Amino acid sequence: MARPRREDIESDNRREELIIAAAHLFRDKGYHGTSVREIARSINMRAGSPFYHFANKEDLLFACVEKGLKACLAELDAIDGEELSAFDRFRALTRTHLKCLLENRQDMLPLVVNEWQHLEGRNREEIMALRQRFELLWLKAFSDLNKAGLAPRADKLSCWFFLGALHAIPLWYDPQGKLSITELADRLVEETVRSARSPAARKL
Amino acid sequence: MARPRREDIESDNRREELIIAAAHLFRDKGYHGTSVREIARSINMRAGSPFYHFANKEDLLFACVEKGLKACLAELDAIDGEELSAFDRFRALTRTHLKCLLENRQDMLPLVVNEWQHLEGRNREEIMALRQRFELLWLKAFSDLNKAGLAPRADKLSCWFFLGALHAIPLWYDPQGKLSITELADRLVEETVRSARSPAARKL
DNA sequence: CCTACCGATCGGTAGG
DNA sequence: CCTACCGATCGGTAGG
Repeated sequence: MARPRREDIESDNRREELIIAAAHLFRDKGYHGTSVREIARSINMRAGSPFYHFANKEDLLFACVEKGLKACLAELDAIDGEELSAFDRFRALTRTHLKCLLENRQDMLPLVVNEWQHLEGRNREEIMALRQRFELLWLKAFSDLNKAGLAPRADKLSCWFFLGALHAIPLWYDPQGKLSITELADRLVEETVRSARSPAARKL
Repeated sequence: MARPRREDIESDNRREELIIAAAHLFRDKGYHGTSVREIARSINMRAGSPFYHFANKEDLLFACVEKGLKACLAELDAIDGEELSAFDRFRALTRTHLKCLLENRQDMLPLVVNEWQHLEGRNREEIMALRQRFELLWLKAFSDLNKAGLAPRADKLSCWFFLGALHAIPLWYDPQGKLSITELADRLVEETVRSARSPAARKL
């Protein structure tokens, strides 16, 4: 009796399909550049049907952004829980975060960088809270790096510069390029981590 | 006889006004999130009047992006022409680039980071060519830094990480904050420049 | 989830 | 540059 009927299951699938299709289009053409009909059509739905799953267009964007953020955050939190040196943790976090940004299945995370700004009210607040958790996690990683003598500073600015570089990668990344996602992540780590006692860090 | 009539001068002024108003709104709400009427209204114009100055909405975006790019590029080129050490040039370029991104009068440059993607055809090609000049200029600056022993590498990746960090600053910059634009630029320079012989650069 | 539909708004134009 | 307007498209709804 409490067992879900066939229709419910299918509805749930379509909901997920919608989120994935929407994320893809929002990413390519922006939130306002994508119509709900277009999203529907891309998965053979009729124009009005998405509103059976979401009260309005903004809620659909929210679902995309939230899904992307939570999926990535879960992976990062898992790494945070492992026993790792400051350097190894930093590298693992960077690799995973970049994988979330670039791997095809999840167009959701890149949306977080820009499109979340179109959210308002409660939707916006919830996403900002999730972003806050990201930032705290990364600030801690920088702080550990600093304590281990591998970063000259452990403040927000260092962290934001790093995240800026990381989040911009989807803008120029070429999947056909020579470097794998992991190698790319490692290059960014290499450019970020440095001895806190290096001449450049002391003097400049 | 060849002297411009009063109307022409006024038209030119309105055209500039339009670009500035459009850039401001495009920046806040995105290209597709801003209607032409909204831009017009913000400077007390009627709904159809912008189309006296621009053939269509996309051309207006193009004008914004082009103006922002060219203004910044002119300033950077001037610095490039000065006699400076690799480090001093790098710092001057960074300060100026960031000033173009953050100073109020010109909302145009931040558009270049994201909204230019909505351009098509010739408009798009022209902007891509200008962006190319930016990249070449910065690659050269990195190459000089490398030759001077102040950067472990001189490739595109280093340059793109740096530009990613730089272009993300408008997303979190607080004009009321403690750091001035110049101080912020100098912090980014400090994090980017390092001795090519530092332990971190050698080992990692 | 589809069919059929609505009011609002959009980019753009003609004519002055 | 304004007035007045157009066709197209949009987000969203009712009713099944």
